[in-house]
Amino acid sequence: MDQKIKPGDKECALLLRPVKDALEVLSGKWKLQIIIALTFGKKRFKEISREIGGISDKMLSKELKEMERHQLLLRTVYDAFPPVVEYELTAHGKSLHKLIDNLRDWGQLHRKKILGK
Amino acid sequence: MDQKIKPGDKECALLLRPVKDALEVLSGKWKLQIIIALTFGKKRFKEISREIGGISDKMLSKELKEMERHQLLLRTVYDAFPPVVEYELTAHGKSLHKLIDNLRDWGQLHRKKILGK
DNA sequence: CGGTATCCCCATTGATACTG
DNA sequence: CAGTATCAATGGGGATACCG
Repeated sequence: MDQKIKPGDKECALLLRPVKDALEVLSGKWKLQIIIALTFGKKRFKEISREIGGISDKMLSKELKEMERHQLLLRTVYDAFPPVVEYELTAHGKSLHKLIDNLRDWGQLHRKKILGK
Repeated sequence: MDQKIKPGDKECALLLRPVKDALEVLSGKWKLQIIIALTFGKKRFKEISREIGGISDKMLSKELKEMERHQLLLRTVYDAFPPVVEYELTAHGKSLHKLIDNLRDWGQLHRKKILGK
């Protein structure tokens, strides 16, 4: 009944667990883009929406809530009419910058190597 | 008609494009996990499936095809019965290792800081 | 402005069975 | 073993309308 264990399987499992943790929080089309939109400072709902492009209000709202739960960003409501709400990265959210830089680098590499000149 | 442009918007757009490129190839629940499964050497279809856990044959098959198209991995069929097929990373696939290391680091950080002790 | 509510479609994914 | 075929479910995500 025991599976054949190959060399490397243990390292692989060890690598897999934290990556799964990270993916659970970050995966999907929008979350990293939202982080990027907030990289250079606070932004309001519509500003984030415009910056990213192609995201619906519903999705943006849902993603922002989820990311707030995960303590990646902070939501501040100002008492005004019409309402003003600002989003900004927490320290934990900012800790994703290295990852995003890597993703950008790889994206550039990929475009050069595969997507063609 | 012109939108208000904030400082940082241009940098943001510049960062966004290559990240979108990267996400187009990598996003989703499975692709990075597949890369990881192949990090320590060639593996067969069922081995990848077992390593990752929770992925259906259909999904794995679909993802592998797509990743082959994107030149992230190489598929080799051996003439045998029952069939033997091996998958391995290309150089381009291996170039994702830094990114994955970062993701692992961040996943560990996230578990410590947010998911609790 | 910053959302929520509702309706609805269709792509993604899973489960199961089957084949070379 | 390495998938494919088929069916079914789920939910991602758009469109529109509406509210505080």
